[in-house]
Amino acid sequence: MSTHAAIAANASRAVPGYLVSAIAMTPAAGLPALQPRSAADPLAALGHAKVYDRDMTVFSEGDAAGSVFRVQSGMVRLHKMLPDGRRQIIGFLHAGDMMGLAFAAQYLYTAEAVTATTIQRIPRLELDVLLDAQPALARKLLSATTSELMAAQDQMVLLGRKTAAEKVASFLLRLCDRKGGDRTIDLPMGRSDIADHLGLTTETVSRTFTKLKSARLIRILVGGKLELLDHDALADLAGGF
Amino acid sequence: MSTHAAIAANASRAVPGYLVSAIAMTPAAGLPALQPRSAADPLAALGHAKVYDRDMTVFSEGDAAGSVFRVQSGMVRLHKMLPDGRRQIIGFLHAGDMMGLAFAAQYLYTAEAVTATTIQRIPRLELDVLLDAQPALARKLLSATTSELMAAQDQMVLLGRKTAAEKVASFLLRLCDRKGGDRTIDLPMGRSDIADHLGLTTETVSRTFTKLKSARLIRILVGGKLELLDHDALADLAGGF
DNA sequence: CGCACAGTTGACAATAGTCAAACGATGTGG
DNA sequence: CCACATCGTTTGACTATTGTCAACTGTGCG
Repeated sequence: MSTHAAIAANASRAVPGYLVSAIAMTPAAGLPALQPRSAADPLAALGHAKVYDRDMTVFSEGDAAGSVFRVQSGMVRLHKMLPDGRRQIIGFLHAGDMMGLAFAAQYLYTAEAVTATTIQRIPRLELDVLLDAQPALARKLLSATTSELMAAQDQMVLLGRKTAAEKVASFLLRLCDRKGGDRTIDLPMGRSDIADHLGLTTETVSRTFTKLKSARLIRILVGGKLELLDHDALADLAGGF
Repeated sequence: MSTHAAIAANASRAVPGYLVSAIAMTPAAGLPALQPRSAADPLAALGHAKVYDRDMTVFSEGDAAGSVFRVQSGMVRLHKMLPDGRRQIIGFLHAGDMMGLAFAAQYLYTAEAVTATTIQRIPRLELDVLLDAQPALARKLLSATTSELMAAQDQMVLLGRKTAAEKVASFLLRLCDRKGGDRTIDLPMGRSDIADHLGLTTETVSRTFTKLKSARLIRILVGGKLELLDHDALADLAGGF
Protein backbone atom coordinates (compact mmCIF):
# COMPACT_ATOMS: atom_id res chain seq x y z
CA MET A 1 0.00 0.00 0.00
CA SER A 2 2.08 2.87 -1.23
CA THR A 3 0.34 6.10 -0.63
CA HIS A 4 1.96 9.31 -1.65
CA ALA A 5 0.46 12.42 -0.37
CA ALA A 6 0.74 16.03 -1.32
CA ILE A 7 -1.41 18.86 -0.21
CA ALA A 8 -0.20 22.19 -1.29
CA ALA A 9 -1.16 24.47 1.50
CA ASN A 10 0.15 27.92 1.04
CA ALA A 11 -1.56 30.88 2.54
CA SER A 12 0.49 33.60 0.99
CA ARG A 13 0.29 33.01 -2.73
CA ALA A 14 -2.41 34.25 -5.01
CA VAL A 15 -2.37 31.09 -7.04
CA PRO A 16 -3.60 28.38 -4.79
CA GLY A 17 -2.08 25.36 -3.20
CA TYR A 18 -5.01 23.15 -2.26
CA LEU A 19 -6.46 20.00 -1.29
CA VAL A 20 -7.76 18.95 -4.54
CA SER A 21 -10.33 17.54 -6.78
CA ALA A 22 -11.13 13.99 -7.33
CA ILE A 23 -13.25 13.91 -10.32
CA ALA A 24 -11.81 15.39 -13.41
CA MET A 25 -10.48 18.56 -14.79
CA THR A 26 -13.07 20.33 -16.67
CA PRO A 27 -12.72 23.38 -18.85
CA ALA A 28 -11.69 25.95 -16.32
CA ALA A 29 -12.19 29.62 -16.89
CA GLY A 30 -8.92 31.14 -17.81
CA LEU A 31 -6.53 28.60 -16.36
CA PRO A 32 -5.26 26.30 -19.07
CA ALA A 33 -4.52 23.60 -16.51
CA LEU A 34 -1.87 21.34 -17.94
CA GLN A 35 -0.55 22.22 -21.34
CA PRO A 36 -1.27 19.46 -23.83
CA ARG A 37 2.28 18.75 -24.84
CA SER A 38 4.54 21.19 -23.14
CA ALA A 39 8.22 20.65 -23.70
CA ALA A 40 8.74 19.45 -20.15
CA ASP A 41 5.65 17.36 -19.80
CA PRO A 42 6.35 14.89 -17.04
CA LEU A 43 3.30 12.80 -17.85
CA ALA A 44 4.21 12.36 -21.48
CA ALA A 45 6.19 9.18 -20.90
CA LEU A 46 3.51 7.42 -18.89
CA GLY A 47 1.01 4.89 -20.15
CA HIS A 48 0.17 4.94 -23.82
CA ALA A 49 -2.13 6.81 -26.14
CA LYS A 50 -5.12 5.48 -28.01
CA VAL A 51 -7.42 6.99 -30.61
CA TYR A 52 -11.15 6.93 -29.98
CA ASP A 53 -13.67 7.49 -32.74
CA ARG A 54 -16.63 9.79 -32.39
CA ASP A 55 -19.07 8.58 -29.71
CA MET A 56 -16.84 5.79 -28.46
CA THR A 57 -16.86 5.11 -24.74
CA VAL A 58 -13.60 5.54 -22.86
CA PHE A 59 -14.99 4.19 -19.60
CA SER A 60 -18.40 3.86 -18.00
CA GLU A 61 -19.82 4.91 -14.68
CA GLY A 62 -19.35 2.00 -12.32
CA ASP A 63 -16.40 0.40 -14.15
CA ALA A 64 -13.50 -0.59 -11.94
CA ALA A 65 -11.20 2.41 -11.97
CA GLY A 66 -7.62 1.38 -12.63
CA SER A 67 -6.32 4.21 -14.75
CA VAL A 68 -6.49 7.92 -15.14
CA PHE A 69 -6.78 9.51 -18.58
CA ARG A 70 -5.57 12.62 -20.29
CA VAL A 71 -7.05 14.07 -23.44
CA GLN A 72 -4.31 14.79 -25.95
CA SER A 73 -6.49 16.02 -28.78
CA GLY A 74 -10.16 16.15 -29.61
CA MET A 75 -12.95 16.46 -27.07
CA VAL A 76 -14.54 14.22 -24.47
CA ARG A 77 -17.86 14.49 -22.64
CA LEU A 78 -18.49 13.18 -19.14
CA HIS A 79 -22.02 12.29 -18.14
CA LYS A 80 -24.20 10.68 -15.53
CA MET A 81 -27.53 9.08 -16.27
CA LEU A 82 -30.73 8.59 -14.33
CA PRO A 83 -32.34 5.14 -14.42
CA ASP A 84 -34.90 6.29 -16.99
CA GLY A 85 -32.29 7.61 -19.38
CA ARG A 86 -32.25 11.30 -18.60
CA ARG A 87 -28.68 12.46 -18.97
CA GLN A 88 -26.65 15.21 -17.35
CA ILE A 89 -23.36 16.10 -18.98
CA ILE A 90 -20.95 17.01 -16.18
CA GLY A 91 -18.45 18.65 -18.47
CA PHE A 92 -16.57 18.73 -21.75
CA LEU A 93 -12.85 18.00 -21.74
CA HIS A 94 -10.31 19.58 -24.07
CA ALA A 95 -6.70 18.73 -24.83
CA GLY A 96 -4.72 18.68 -21.59
CA ASP A 97 -7.65 17.89 -19.33
CA MET A 98 -7.55 14.83 -17.15
CA MET A 99 -10.31 12.50 -16.06
CA GLY A 100 -10.79 9.53 -13.80
CA LEU A 101 -8.71 11.11 -11.05
CA ALA A 102 -11.25 10.27 -8.37
CA PHE A 103 -9.20 7.39 -7.05
CA ALA A 104 -12.43 5.78 -6.06
CA ALA A 105 -12.93 2.10 -6.71
CA GLN A 106 -15.24 2.85 -9.62
CA TYR A 107 -15.52 5.62 -12.15
CA LEU A 108 -18.20 8.06 -11.18
CA TYR A 109 -19.36 8.99 -14.64
CA THR A 110 -19.13 7.83 -18.22
CA ALA A 111 -16.57 9.31 -20.60
CA GLU A 112 -17.18 9.36 -24.36
CA ALA A 113 -15.38 10.88 -27.32
CA VAL A 114 -17.27 13.83 -28.82
CA THR A 115 -15.01 13.91 -31.86
CA ALA A 116 -12.20 11.59 -32.87
CA THR A 117 -9.94 11.92 -29.87
CA THR A 118 -6.51 10.82 -28.75
CA ILE A 119 -6.43 9.84 -25.12
CA GLN A 120 -3.51 8.87 -22.96
CA ARG A 121 -4.28 6.11 -20.48
CA ILE A 122 -2.11 6.15 -17.38
CA PRO A 123 -2.28 3.26 -14.91
CA ARG A 124 -2.65 4.64 -11.44
CA LEU A 125 0.40 2.88 -10.18
CA GLU A 126 2.54 4.66 -12.75
CA LEU A 127 1.12 8.04 -11.86
CA ASP A 128 1.67 7.15 -8.25
CA VAL A 129 5.35 6.63 -8.77
CA LEU A 130 5.74 9.83 -10.73
CA LEU A 131 3.88 11.90 -8.16
CA ASP A 132 6.17 10.49 -5.54
CA ALA A 133 9.18 11.66 -7.49
CA GLN A 134 7.82 15.05 -8.56
CA PRO A 135 5.89 17.01 -5.96
CA ALA A 136 5.60 19.92 -8.38
CA LEU A 137 3.50 17.80 -10.68
CA ALA A 138 1.20 17.02 -7.82
CA ARG A 139 0.68 20.70 -7.29
CA LYS A 140 -0.15 21.18 -10.94
CA LEU A 141 -2.72 18.46 -10.80
CA LEU A 142 -4.16 19.91 -7.65
CA SER A 143 -4.37 23.36 -9.16
CA ALA A 144 -6.10 22.13 -12.25
CA THR A 145 -8.58 20.23 -10.20
CA THR A 146 -9.37 23.22 -8.05
CA SER A 147 -10.31 25.06 -11.19
CA GLU A 148 -12.61 22.22 -12.06
CA LEU A 149 -14.30 22.50 -8.72
CA MET A 150 -14.92 26.19 -9.18
CA ALA A 151 -16.38 25.35 -12.54
CA ALA A 152 -18.64 22.77 -10.94
CA GLN A 153 -20.03 25.37 -8.57
CA ASP A 154 -20.60 27.86 -11.34
CA GLN A 155 -22.42 25.10 -13.18
CA MET A 156 -24.69 24.64 -10.17
CA VAL A 157 -25.61 28.31 -10.31
CA LEU A 158 -26.22 27.99 -14.03
CA LEU A 159 -28.40 24.90 -13.72
CA GLY A 160 -30.33 26.05 -10.70
CA ARG A 161 -30.88 29.72 -11.34
CA LYS A 162 -30.36 30.76 -14.94
CA THR A 163 -32.83 31.05 -17.81
CA ALA A 164 -32.33 29.25 -21.11
CA ALA A 165 -30.80 32.33 -22.76
CA GLU A 166 -28.48 32.94 -19.82
CA LYS A 167 -27.41 29.31 -19.84
CA VAL A 168 -26.53 29.34 -23.51
CA ALA A 169 -24.76 32.70 -23.30
CA SER A 170 -22.74 31.52 -20.27
CA PHE A 171 -21.82 28.34 -22.07
CA LEU A 172 -20.57 30.17 -25.13
CA LEU A 173 -18.58 32.63 -23.05
CA ARG A 174 -16.93 29.76 -21.16
CA LEU A 175 -15.82 28.19 -24.41
CA CYS A 176 -14.56 31.60 -25.48
CA ASP A 177 -12.56 32.10 -22.28
CA ARG A 178 -11.20 28.64 -22.66
CA LYS A 179 -9.86 29.58 -26.08
CA GLY A 180 -8.17 32.60 -24.60
CA GLY A 181 -10.81 35.09 -25.64
CA ASP A 182 -10.82 34.26 -29.32
CA ARG A 183 -14.10 35.43 -30.91
CA THR A 184 -14.41 32.23 -32.89
CA ILE A 185 -15.13 29.07 -30.96
CA ASP A 186 -15.53 25.40 -31.79
CA LEU A 187 -18.77 23.60 -31.14
CA PRO A 188 -17.96 20.02 -32.03
CA MET A 189 -20.71 18.65 -29.82
CA GLY A 190 -24.28 18.26 -30.99
CA ARG A 191 -27.29 20.22 -29.76
CA SER A 192 -28.37 17.36 -27.54
CA ASP A 193 -24.99 17.38 -25.81
CA ILE A 194 -25.32 21.08 -25.18
CA ALA A 195 -28.87 20.57 -23.97
CA ASP A 196 -27.87 17.82 -21.56
CA HIS A 197 -25.08 19.98 -20.24
CA LEU A 198 -27.30 23.01 -19.64
CA GLY A 199 -30.38 21.24 -18.35
CA LEU A 200 -32.45 22.06 -21.45
CA THR A 201 -33.87 20.24 -24.46
CA THR A 202 -32.39 20.31 -27.97
CA GLU A 203 -35.37 22.32 -29.15
CA THR A 204 -34.83 25.02 -26.55
CA VAL A 205 -31.12 25.17 -27.35
CA SER A 206 -31.90 25.50 -31.02
CA ARG A 207 -34.48 28.24 -30.48
CA THR A 208 -32.07 30.10 -28.23
CA PHE A 209 -29.33 29.97 -30.86
CA THR A 210 -31.81 31.32 -33.36
CA LYS A 211 -32.67 34.22 -31.07
CA LEU A 212 -29.01 35.02 -30.48
CA LYS A 213 -28.46 34.96 -34.24
CA SER A 214 -31.42 37.28 -34.86
CA ALA A 215 -30.12 39.65 -32.20
CA ARG A 216 -26.75 39.68 -33.99
CA LEU A 217 -24.94 38.41 -30.91
CA ILE A 218 -23.56 35.32 -32.60
CA ARG A 219 -23.01 33.97 -36.07
CA ILE A 220 -22.91 30.31 -36.92
CA LEU A 221 -20.11 29.30 -39.22
CA VAL A 222 -19.46 26.17 -41.21
CA GLY A 223 -17.74 23.19 -39.65
CA GLY A 224 -19.24 23.47 -36.18
CA LYS A 225 -17.72 26.86 -35.51
CA LEU A 226 -19.41 29.91 -34.08
CA GLU A 227 -18.45 33.56 -33.86
CA LEU A 228 -19.27 35.78 -30.91
CA LEU A 229 -20.28 39.08 -32.50
CA ASP A 230 -20.96 40.98 -29.30
CA HIS A 231 -19.06 39.64 -26.35
CA ASP A 232 -20.28 42.38 -24.00
CA ALA A 233 -23.93 41.87 -24.83
CA LEU A 234 -23.50 38.14 -24.28
CA ALA A 235 -21.82 38.78 -20.94
CA ASP A 236 -24.76 40.98 -19.99
CA LEU A 237 -27.15 38.25 -20.99
CA ALA A 238 -25.16 35.59 -19.13
CA GLY A 239 -25.60 37.57 -15.93
CA GLY A 240 -22.40 36.75 -14.09
CA PHE A 241 -20.16 33.68 -14.24
CA MET B 1 7.02 30.00 0.93
CA SER B 2 6.35 26.73 2.69
CA THR B 3 4.25 24.46 0.62
CA HIS B 4 3.44 21.04 1.91
CA ALA B 5 1.89 18.66 -0.46
CA ALA B 6 0.02 15.44 -0.08
CA ILE B 7 -1.82 13.53 -2.70
CA ALA B 8 -3.10 10.25 -1.55
CA ALA B 9 -2.82 8.08 -4.58
CA ASN B 10 -3.68 4.51 -3.91
CA ALA B 11 -4.98 2.29 -6.59
CA SER B 12 -5.70 -0.79 -4.58
CA ARG B 13 -8.05 0.33 -1.85
CA ALA B 14 -11.78 0.61 -2.14
CA VAL B 15 -11.83 3.72 -0.04
CA PRO B 16 -10.15 6.34 -2.09
CA GLY B 17 -6.90 8.13 -1.86
CA TYR B 18 -7.26 11.02 -4.24
CA LEU B 19 -6.35 14.27 -5.40
CA VAL B 20 -8.90 16.22 -3.68
CA SER B 21 -11.40 18.89 -3.44
CA ALA B 22 -10.72 22.50 -2.93
CA ILE B 23 -13.98 23.93 -2.03
CA ALA B 24 -15.58 22.52 1.00
CA MET B 25 -16.91 19.37 2.40
CA THR B 26 -20.53 19.12 1.88
CA PRO B 27 -22.92 16.59 3.25
CA ALA B 28 -21.60 13.46 1.65
CA ALA B 29 -23.76 10.42 1.22
CA GLY B 30 -22.80 7.91 3.79
CA LEU B 31 -19.30 9.00 4.61
CA PRO B 32 -19.27 11.04 7.79
CA ALA B 33 -16.11 12.81 6.75
CA LEU B 34 -14.35 14.01 9.85
CA GLN B 35 -15.94 13.18 13.12
CA PRO B 36 -16.87 16.30 15.01
CA ARG B 37 -14.83 15.71 18.10
CA SER B 38 -13.32 12.30 17.89
CA ALA B 39 -11.05 11.36 20.75
CA ALA B 40 -7.98 11.67 18.58
CA ASP B 41 -8.97 14.75 16.64
CA PRO B 42 -5.77 16.28 15.39
CA LEU B 43 -7.47 19.51 14.37
CA ALA B 44 -9.01 20.10 17.76
CA ALA B 45 -6.08 22.07 19.06
CA LEU B 46 -5.86 24.44 16.10
CA GLY B 47 -7.32 27.91 15.85
CA HIS B 48 -10.21 28.76 18.10
CA ALA B 49 -13.95 28.36 18.10
CA LYS B 50 -16.58 31.07 17.79
CA VAL B 51 -20.35 31.03 18.07
CA TYR B 52 -22.37 32.49 15.21
CA ASP B 53 -26.02 33.42 15.60
CA ARG B 54 -28.67 32.47 13.12
CA ASP B 55 -28.09 34.12 9.72
CA MET B 56 -24.70 35.54 10.63
CA THR B 57 -22.07 35.59 7.90
CA VAL B 58 -18.90 33.60 8.48
CA PHE B 59 -17.19 34.88 5.34
CA SER B 60 -18.29 36.28 2.01
CA GLU B 61 -17.53 35.37 -1.57
CA GLY B 62 -14.54 37.44 -2.60
CA ASP B 63 -13.13 38.00 0.88
CA ALA B 64 -9.42 37.40 1.22
CA ALA B 65 -9.11 33.77 2.26
CA GLY B 66 -6.78 33.37 5.20
CA SER B 67 -8.41 30.63 7.21
CA VAL B 68 -10.26 27.40 6.84
CA PHE B 69 -13.26 26.62 9.01
CA ARG B 70 -14.80 23.60 10.59
CA VAL B 71 -18.36 23.37 11.80
CA GLN B 72 -18.46 22.01 15.35
CA SER B 73 -22.19 22.22 15.92
CA GLY B 74 -25.18 23.70 14.17
CA MET B 75 -25.53 24.13 10.43
CA VAL B 76 -24.00 26.39 7.78
CA ARG B 77 -25.13 27.18 4.25
CA LEU B 78 -22.80 28.07 1.39
CA HIS B 79 -24.13 30.13 -1.47
CA LYS B 80 -23.27 32.04 -4.59
CA MET B 81 -25.31 34.93 -5.90
CA LEU B 82 -26.00 36.35 -9.33
CA PRO B 83 -25.76 40.13 -9.74
CA ASP B 84 -29.54 40.50 -9.62
CA GLY B 85 -29.85 38.63 -6.34
CA ARG B 86 -30.80 35.16 -7.48
CA ARG B 87 -29.14 32.75 -5.12
CA GLN B 88 -27.86 29.22 -5.45
CA ILE B 89 -27.06 27.34 -2.27
CA ILE B 90 -24.07 25.13 -2.98
CA GLY B 91 -24.52 23.02 0.10
CA PHE B 92 -25.41 22.71 3.76
CA LEU B 93 -22.66 21.85 6.23
CA HIS B 94 -23.11 19.79 9.37
CA ALA B 95 -20.89 19.22 12.39
CA GLY B 96 -17.51 17.98 11.21
CA ASP B 97 -17.67 19.52 7.75
CA MET B 98 -14.98 21.91 6.64
CA MET B 99 -15.18 24.95 4.40
CA GLY B 100 -12.87 27.48 2.84
CA LEU B 101 -10.40 24.79 1.84
CA ALA B 102 -10.04 26.12 -1.68
CA PHE B 103 -6.67 27.67 -0.93
CA ALA B 104 -7.53 30.27 -3.50
CA ALA B 105 -6.79 33.90 -2.77
CA GLN B 106 -10.47 34.61 -2.16
CA TYR B 107 -13.37 32.62 -0.83
CA LEU B 108 -15.49 31.35 -3.65
CA TYR B 109 -18.84 31.51 -1.91
CA THR B 110 -20.50 33.02 1.11
CA ALA B 111 -20.92 31.03 4.32
CA GLU B 112 -23.73 31.81 6.75
CA ALA B 113 -25.06 30.17 9.90
CA VAL B 114 -28.43 28.50 9.39
CA THR B 115 -28.92 28.00 13.11
CA ALA B 116 -26.80 29.14 16.03
CA THR B 117 -23.52 27.48 15.16
CA THR B 118 -20.10 26.92 16.66
CA ILE B 119 -17.34 27.21 14.12
CA GLN B 120 -13.66 26.57 14.50
CA ARG B 121 -11.46 28.98 12.56
CA ILE B 122 -8.08 27.60 11.60
CA PRO B 123 -5.47 29.90 10.06
CA ARG B 124 -4.06 28.27 6.99
CA LEU B 125 -0.54 28.43 8.26
CA GLU B 126 -1.47 26.37 11.29
CA LEU B 127 -3.20 23.74 9.20
CA ASP B 128 -0.18 23.77 6.97
CA VAL B 129 2.12 22.85 9.79
CA LEU B 130 -0.13 20.11 11.02
CA LEU B 131 -0.57 18.58 7.58
CA ASP B 132 3.17 18.53 7.26
CA ALA B 133 3.44 16.57 10.47
CA GLN B 134 0.52 14.21 9.89
CA PRO B 135 0.13 12.84 6.39
CA ALA B 136 -2.77 10.69 7.58
CA LEU B 137 -4.75 13.81 8.32
CA ALA B 138 -4.15 14.97 4.80
CA ARG B 139 -5.61 11.77 3.50
CA LYS B 140 -8.66 12.23 5.67
CA LEU B 141 -9.20 15.72 4.34
CA LEU B 142 -8.73 14.53 0.81
CA SER B 143 -11.15 11.69 1.27
CA ALA B 144 -13.80 13.95 2.72
CA THR B 145 -13.38 16.37 -0.13
CA THR B 146 -13.73 13.66 -2.71
CA SER B 147 -17.09 12.84 -1.23
CA GLU B 148 -18.02 16.45 -1.60
CA LEU B 149 -17.11 16.37 -5.26
CA MET B 150 -19.28 13.35 -5.86
CA ALA B 151 -22.05 15.20 -4.11
CA ALA B 152 -21.49 18.19 -6.38
CA GLN B 153 -21.93 16.04 -9.45
CA ASP B 154 -25.07 14.43 -8.09
CA GLN B 155 -26.33 17.93 -7.43
CA MET B 156 -25.75 18.81 -11.10
CA VAL B 157 -27.91 15.86 -12.12
CA LEU B 158 -30.54 16.96 -9.65
CA LEU B 159 -30.55 20.58 -10.79
CA GLY B 160 -30.38 19.86 -14.49
CA ARG B 161 -32.60 16.85 -14.91
CA LYS B 162 -34.95 16.28 -12.00
CA THR B 163 -38.53 17.43 -11.44
CA ALA B 164 -39.58 19.33 -8.35
CA ALA B 165 -40.85 16.20 -6.59
CA GLU B 166 -37.70 14.28 -7.45
CA LYS B 167 -35.55 17.14 -6.19
CA VAL B 168 -37.32 17.33 -2.85
CA ALA B 169 -37.33 13.55 -2.41
CA SER B 170 -33.62 13.35 -3.24
CA PHE B 171 -32.89 16.15 -0.81
CA LEU B 172 -34.74 14.47 2.03
CA LEU B 173 -33.07 11.12 1.35
CA ARG B 174 -29.67 12.77 1.39
CA LEU B 175 -30.36 14.26 4.80
CA CYS B 176 -31.58 10.85 5.91
CA ASP B 177 -28.42 9.10 4.69
CA ARG B 178 -26.40 11.76 6.35
CA LYS B 179 -28.06 10.90 9.63
CA GLY B 180 -27.21 7.27 9.14
CA GLY B 181 -30.61 6.25 7.88
CA ASP B 182 -32.63 7.57 10.78
CA ARG B 183 -36.25 8.06 9.72
CA THR B 184 -36.46 11.37 11.52
CA ILE B 185 -34.44 14.20 10.07
CA ASP B 186 -33.77 17.82 10.99
CA LEU B 187 -34.79 20.63 8.70
CA PRO B 188 -33.40 23.69 10.45
CA MET B 189 -33.26 25.68 7.23
CA GLY B 190 -36.20 27.62 5.87
CA ARG B 191 -38.19 26.85 2.75
CA SER B 192 -36.34 29.51 0.81
CA ASP B 193 -33.01 27.89 1.66
CA ILE B 194 -34.29 24.57 0.42
CA ALA B 195 -35.68 26.26 -2.69
CA ASP B 196 -32.38 27.98 -3.46
CA HIS B 197 -30.55 24.71 -3.00
CA LEU B 198 -32.84 22.77 -5.33
CA GLY B 199 -33.36 25.40 -8.00
CA LEU B 200 -37.01 25.96 -7.07
CA THR B 201 -39.15 28.63 -5.42
CA THR B 202 -40.42 28.52 -1.84
CA GLU B 203 -43.94 28.07 -3.14
CA THR B 204 -43.03 25.02 -5.17
CA VAL B 205 -41.11 23.51 -2.25
CA SER B 206 -44.10 24.11 0.01
CA ARG B 207 -46.55 22.58 -2.45
CA THR B 208 -44.28 19.58 -2.93
CA PHE B 209 -44.09 19.02 0.83
CA THR B 210 -47.86 19.18 0.95
CA LYS B 211 -48.15 16.55 -1.77
CA LEU B 212 -45.66 14.28 -0.01
CA LYS B 213 -47.65 14.68 3.18
CA SER B 214 -50.94 13.86 1.42
CA ALA B 215 -49.33 10.80 -0.11
CA ARG B 216 -48.26 9.70 3.40
CA LEU B 217 -44.60 9.64 2.40
CA ILE B 218 -43.53 12.14 5.00
CA ARG B 219 -44.85 13.70 8.17
CA ILE B 220 -43.84 17.11 9.42
CA LEU B 221 -43.07 17.28 13.11
CA VAL B 222 -42.70 20.16 15.49
CA GLY B 223 -39.38 21.95 15.87
CA GLY B 224 -38.26 21.73 12.25
CA LYS B 225 -38.16 17.95 12.19
CA LEU B 226 -39.58 15.64 9.58
CA GLU B 227 -40.26 11.93 9.47
CA LEU B 228 -39.83 9.78 6.39
CA LEU B 229 -42.81 7.44 6.45
CA ASP B 230 -41.97 5.50 3.32
CA HIS B 231 -38.30 5.49 2.50
CA ASP B 232 -38.71 3.14 -0.46
CA ALA B 233 -41.43 5.17 -2.09
CA LEU B 234 -39.31 8.28 -1.67
CA ALA B 235 -36.33 6.52 -3.23
CA ASP B 236 -38.56 5.55 -6.15
CA LEU B 237 -39.67 9.12 -6.49
CA ALA B 238 -36.11 10.45 -6.26
CA GLY B 239 -35.16 8.35 -9.27
CA GLY B 240 -31.55 7.57 -8.53
CA PHE B 241 -28.94 9.41 -6.50
C1' DC C 1 -28.43 11.94 -56.52
C1' DG C 2 -30.79 10.64 -52.64
C1' DC C 3 -30.86 8.85 -48.12
C1' DA C 4 -30.19 9.66 -43.20
C1' DC C 5 -29.82 12.35 -39.52
C1' DA C 6 -29.12 16.57 -37.03
C1' DG C 7 -31.15 20.75 -36.56
C1' DT C 8 -34.96 24.02 -36.95
C1' DT C 9 -39.58 25.53 -36.55
C1' DG C 10 -44.42 25.23 -35.15
C1' DA C 11 -48.45 24.21 -32.23
C1' DC C 12 -49.71 22.88 -27.98
C1' DA C 13 -49.16 21.14 -23.09
C1' DA C 14 -47.36 21.08 -18.62
C1' DT C 15 -44.42 22.17 -15.01
C1' DA C 16 -42.92 25.58 -12.29
C1' DG C 17 -42.93 30.70 -11.42
C1' DT C 18 -45.35 34.99 -10.08
C1' DC C 19 -48.36 37.69 -7.53
C1' DA C 20 -51.37 37.89 -3.89
C1' DA C 21 -53.94 36.64 0.08
C1' DA C 22 -54.71 33.89 4.13
C1' DC C 23 -53.01 31.18 7.67
C1' DG C 24 -50.26 29.80 11.65
C1' DA C 25 -46.67 29.88 14.79
C1' DT C 26 -43.76 32.66 17.56
C1' DG C 27 -42.68 36.34 20.41
C1' DT C 28 -43.61 40.93 22.54
C1' DG C 29 -46.03 44.28 25.12
C1' DG C 30 -50.02 45.70 27.48
C1' DC D 1 -52.44 35.81 30.35
C1' DC D 2 -54.18 37.53 26.37
C1' DA D 3 -53.96 40.64 22.22
C1' DC D 4 -51.44 41.84 18.63
C1' DA D 5 -47.68 42.16 15.41
C1' DT D 6 -44.44 39.78 12.60
C1' DC D 7 -42.53 36.52 9.81
C1' DG D 8 -42.44 32.26 7.49
C1' DT D 9 -45.42 29.05 5.31
C1' DT D 10 -49.28 27.55 2.80
C1' DT D 11 -52.74 27.96 -0.61
C1' DG D 12 -54.98 29.98 -4.67
C1' DA D 13 -55.37 31.95 -9.29
C1' DC D 14 -53.06 33.00 -13.14
C1' DT D 15 -48.83 33.41 -16.21
C1' DA D 16 -44.89 32.10 -18.61
C1' DT D 17 -41.04 29.58 -19.71
C1' DT D 18 -39.71 25.42 -21.19
C1' DG D 19 -40.94 20.73 -22.63
C1' DT D 20 -43.38 17.62 -25.86
C1' DC D 21 -44.79 15.96 -30.14
C1' DA D 22 -44.54 16.41 -34.81
C1' DA D 23 -43.40 18.08 -39.26
C1' DC D 24 -40.15 20.12 -42.15
C1' DT D 25 -35.49 21.60 -43.74
C1' DG D 26 -30.86 21.44 -44.68
C1' DT D 27 -26.48 19.23 -44.76
C1' DG D 28 -23.33 15.67 -45.36
C1' DC D 29 -22.20 11.24 -46.78
C1' DG D 30 -22.55 7.03 -49.44
